[in-house]
Amino acid sequence: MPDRRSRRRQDTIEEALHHGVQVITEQGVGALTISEVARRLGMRAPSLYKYFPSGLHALYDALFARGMEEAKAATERAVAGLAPGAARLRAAGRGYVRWAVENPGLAQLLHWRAVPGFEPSPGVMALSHAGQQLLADELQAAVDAGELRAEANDEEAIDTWTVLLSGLMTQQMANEPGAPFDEGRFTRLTDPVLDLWFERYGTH
Amino acid sequence: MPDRRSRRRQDTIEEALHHGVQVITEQGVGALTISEVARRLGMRAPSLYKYFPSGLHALYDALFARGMEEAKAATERAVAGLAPGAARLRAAGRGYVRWAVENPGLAQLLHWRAVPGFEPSPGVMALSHAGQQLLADELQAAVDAGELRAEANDEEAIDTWTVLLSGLMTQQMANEPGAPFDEGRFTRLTDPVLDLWFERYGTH
DNA sequence: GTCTATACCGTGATAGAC
DNA sequence: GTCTATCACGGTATAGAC
Repeated sequence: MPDRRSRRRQDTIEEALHHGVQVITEQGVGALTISEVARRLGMRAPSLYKYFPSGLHALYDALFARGMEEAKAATERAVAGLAPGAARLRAAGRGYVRWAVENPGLAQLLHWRAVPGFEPSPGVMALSHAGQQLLADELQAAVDAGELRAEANDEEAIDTWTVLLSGLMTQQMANEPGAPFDEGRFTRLTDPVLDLWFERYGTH
Repeated sequence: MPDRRSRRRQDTIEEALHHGVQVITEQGVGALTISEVARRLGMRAPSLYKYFPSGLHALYDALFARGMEEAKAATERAVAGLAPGAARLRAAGRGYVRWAVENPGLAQLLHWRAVPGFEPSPGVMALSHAGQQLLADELQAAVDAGELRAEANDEEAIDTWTVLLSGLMTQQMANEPGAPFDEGRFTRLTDPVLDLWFERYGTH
């Protein structure tokens, strides 16, 4: 199946996504256009329609999927080697927020609804649900390890966790874009903010 | 000064802002155009340049200012009659988040950096700082009333407060837009989330 | 203050030659 | 698979008549 032709094709798609990420990172998620990506690819706009037949929305959709993959990979790197438990969960939260501020374009696409007509396709939404399941699994593992109270895997606890991460990312990206994670006025608060959650849901 | 001519002029500006709010509420903050506002005003686009000479950016700027005024007014209504203290602060937080999800267009403009080229003018930023000072005053008053610990007026406490509000608004607007404050999956968590803050910074 | 007219640019998207 | 050509449409913004 992956003969020479389809490999080249995948490479082109890959490169298009790379340039797409560049554009939204530099200019914000609302600044993406087919033309600009084609320009950076050294192509004419119509040619890109061979790779993204439904145009701009397909490009956004692919970037959304790419964003989730990258966020997941970054989070996994951040927790590598840690045993299930509170410390691992904390590392996951830190890693996720760090990834977001270092990839603001993709993070905006994932966490803000900032592109007027766009919403992710069902297939991509399924990926998103899988990501949420991953968080639920981490929480359950920490509960099983005796480091979190049983309620930590309730919907309210999970949603609260996402509210904290979302607030950290959003405030940093909106008010002090470009600041490194360790120096950002808001991202510096990641640990104390997560402490608020652990004080409620951790076992002490 | 406010002769007949300038009053009519103010009315037109007022109406333009009204339609601008409508547009971003309906279609998101990225969907605002001079043409659309002119259309709704029953005007041609060029005419609007008499009121917003620098075009779209001036319109965004005016909407930003309007958003801050409305948010401030809504918050003040929410705390009317309450004495300085923790209860008043909580009501302010609730009122602010409620206003945001009921006015998502303006809230996006204020709290996300979702419009590619735009940033608020210095004059409007001054308004923003005034709003932050208001929060600091509330916190200090609650400290003086003996209901918050002294650290509650530190930068870290203030920033943490804004992180919580931002997370609540953002998660609700991005994941469940249109849901009423009292029913939203995330806005329902406003009280328990603010509890996290009061558990750290309140006196018990 | 509003209009028409215009210049200019950009976009998304499709058809069809090569 | 890429291109040129083209369509249709939208936008911002300015000049100048009324």
